[in-house]
Amino acid sequence: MNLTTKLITAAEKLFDRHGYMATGMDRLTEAAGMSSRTLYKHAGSKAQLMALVLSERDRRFMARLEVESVDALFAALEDWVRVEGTRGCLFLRSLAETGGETPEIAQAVTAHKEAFRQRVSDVVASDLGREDPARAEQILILFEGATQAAIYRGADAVSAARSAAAILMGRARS
Amino acid sequence: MNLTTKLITAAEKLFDRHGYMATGMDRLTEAAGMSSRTLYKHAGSKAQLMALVLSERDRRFMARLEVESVDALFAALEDWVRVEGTRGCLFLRSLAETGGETPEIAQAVTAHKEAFRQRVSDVVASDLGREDPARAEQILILFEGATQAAIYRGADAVSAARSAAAILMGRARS
DNA sequence: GAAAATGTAAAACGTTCGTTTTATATTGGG
DNA sequence: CCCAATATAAAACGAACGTTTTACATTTTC
Repeated sequence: MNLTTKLITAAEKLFDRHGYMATGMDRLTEAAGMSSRTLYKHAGSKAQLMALVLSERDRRFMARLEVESVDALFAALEDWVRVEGTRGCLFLRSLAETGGETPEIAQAVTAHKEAFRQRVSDVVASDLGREDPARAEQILILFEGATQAAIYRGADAVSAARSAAAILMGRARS
Repeated sequence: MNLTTKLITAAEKLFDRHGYMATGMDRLTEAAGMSSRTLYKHAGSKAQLMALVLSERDRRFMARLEVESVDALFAALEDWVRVEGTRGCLFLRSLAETGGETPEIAQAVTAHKEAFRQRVSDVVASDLGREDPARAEQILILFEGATQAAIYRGADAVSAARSAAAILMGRARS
C-alpha cells in the first residue's frame, strides 16, 4: 500500500466520520502517518485531497453497481450500507460543506452524479428490455432517499426502498 | 422584527448557503447587524445558534406539511424548493458537518426527523383511511430522495417523486 | 430622572487553520 | 558506492477561528 493510497484511505474515513471542514490537516497527517510536507506533495491542497477522496470513492461505489436488475441495485446498496455505514452521500455532503464554491470538489460531484444517473438509467433499461427515463428517475430518487433516510431510519430504509422499486418496476412491465 | 429573529434569519441563510463550519462568527455578526457580544448574549454559542436555526426551520417546514393527502405532501415540497432552493436537508447536513458529536444539534435533528416521520405517517393514514406503516416508510423515502436528488436534478425530481408516490398509493388502495 | 436593561464598537484571548520552509534522515537504482 | 529521490521532524507563516472582555452609548421602566 503506497503513501498516496494510505493518505486517501485515512482522509476518506476522517472526512466521512467528522466532516470535511471539521477535519484539520494535523488530524489528517497523523492518521495518514506522514509529515505535512509529504501530504502536500501528494495532494496539493486540502480541496484537491477531497477531490482525490471523491474520485476513489466513485470508483469503489460504482464498481458495486455493476448489476443488471433494479432489485440487484438495491441489494448492492444494502451491502454498501452494511460495510460503509449510514452517513449519507459523501459527494453531496462535500458539495454542501463548501457551498459549491470549490471547483475541484464541485466538478468531482457533478461527474459522479452524472455517471450514477447514467448507471441507474442503464440498469432500468436492462431490467425492462427498453429505455424508460421517467421510471429511471423514480428509481434514482428511491436510491437517494434510501441513502438519506438510512441515516436516521437505519438499514431498513433500504429494504423499504427496494420493495417500493419492485412495485414501480412491476407497473412498468405490465 | 426583534434581534433574535433577525439573527436566526441571517444565520439560517448563511449556514444553508455556505455550510455551518464554513460560516465564521464575523460573517454572522455582520449579516445580523449586531456586535459579537449581543450575538453571544442571544445565542450562547455557535452550536446553540445552529440549534435555534434548526428549531425555527422545523417550525416553518412542518407548517407547510399540514395537509391530508400524499399528493398534497409533494405539492408542498414543490412549493418549498421553489421558495427555499435545492440545497438538501439542513438538518442532516448539520448533523454530518458536526459528526453527530454536538448534543444540541443532534437532539434538534432527532426531534425534527421523528416529527417529520410521524407527519408522513399521519398523512398516509388520512389519505388511505387506515394506518399503513410500510407504505408510509416508502413515501418518506420518496420525500427524502426528492429533496436530495433535487440538488443536482432540479425541481423535476420532486414531480418525479410525486408521480411515484401516486403509483404506490394507488397500489395501497386496491 | 435615576436605575436597570440592552445595545454598540473594538481589542484581545489562546487556539487552530491551511500552507510553506528549513534542515536532516532514509533508501533504492545505476 | 554514490546520488538523486523521497521521506522525515519541527518550526514558522499570517490569517481566521470561537469566545470573552473592556468601556461606553442608548433605550426602557418604575
